[in-house]
Amino acid sequence: MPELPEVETIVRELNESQLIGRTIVEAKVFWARTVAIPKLHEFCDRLIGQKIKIILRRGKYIIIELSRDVLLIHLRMTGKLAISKNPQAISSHERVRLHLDDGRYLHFEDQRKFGKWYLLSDYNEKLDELGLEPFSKEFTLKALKDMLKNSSRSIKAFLLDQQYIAGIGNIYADEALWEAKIHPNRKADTLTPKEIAELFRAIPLVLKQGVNNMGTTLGSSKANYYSVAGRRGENQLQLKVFRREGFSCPRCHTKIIKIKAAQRGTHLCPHCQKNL
DNA sequence: GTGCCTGTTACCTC
DNA sequence: AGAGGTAACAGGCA
Repeated sequence: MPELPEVETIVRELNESQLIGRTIVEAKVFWARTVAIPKLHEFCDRLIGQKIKIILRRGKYIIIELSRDVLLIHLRMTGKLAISKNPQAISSHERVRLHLDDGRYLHFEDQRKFGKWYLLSDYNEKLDELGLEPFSKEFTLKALKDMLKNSSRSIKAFLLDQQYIAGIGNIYADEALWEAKIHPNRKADTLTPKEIAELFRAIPLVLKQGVNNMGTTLGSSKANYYSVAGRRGENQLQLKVFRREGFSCPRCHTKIIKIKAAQRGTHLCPHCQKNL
């Protein structure tokens, strides 16, 4: 569920919540398998007494730098963070709760239990596996070109692979491919220079729009994306193809279709995005 | 009730 | 190498 724009929105809200400088006084885990690394008792013990230094994002990971360790949080499908002064469960799906020295609590709720927390002493243990940040200066046309020419996979699978470009998920992959007028099943190494240039433009464009709109919240169930403050995103109003099968393409008015590509529900305009 | 769908990722086999 | 299947899970929906 949360992709780069949603995670970015969460990280910004965490930073606005004056968590920096707070010390963790207790950690409670209600679903053991949320903690991926290290073992549960060590996770709880090691967190106690550590001060929150910096909060940032890399790919779809939330990074919380502590006095001695680094805490990584991956929300996967339904993970959410919330801050409260309430020591009781904020939902029946609460999986982890950090108690802070100012009386507040950082709650992690996760309906589907796919979310993962990692407490690491080495900063790069997990993050080294990630590809380029789409908003970094390393993400250049040449870099994209070089990555594409070495991949014979479909472009959709390429975009979803976090080892090339970090932070793109199913929503923004479909949106970027529509923007660049590329069929999701095209092989990465067969894109023309013009298509690569369009894709290079489209990726930061759709992600930036997502960030500006504070993320995408589809539907109304609570399984969808909500920010730390419990706010819905606005980007669903700007989506061109994602979950819009049967509606008209905003560019050419052909009906948008849904197919299966790279094992995922995939939305496209059959007129704008031809698989030649 | 049944069966299929879902925004992520890891792991397996072919 | 990469595609496809499955799994981890819970719930929405037709």
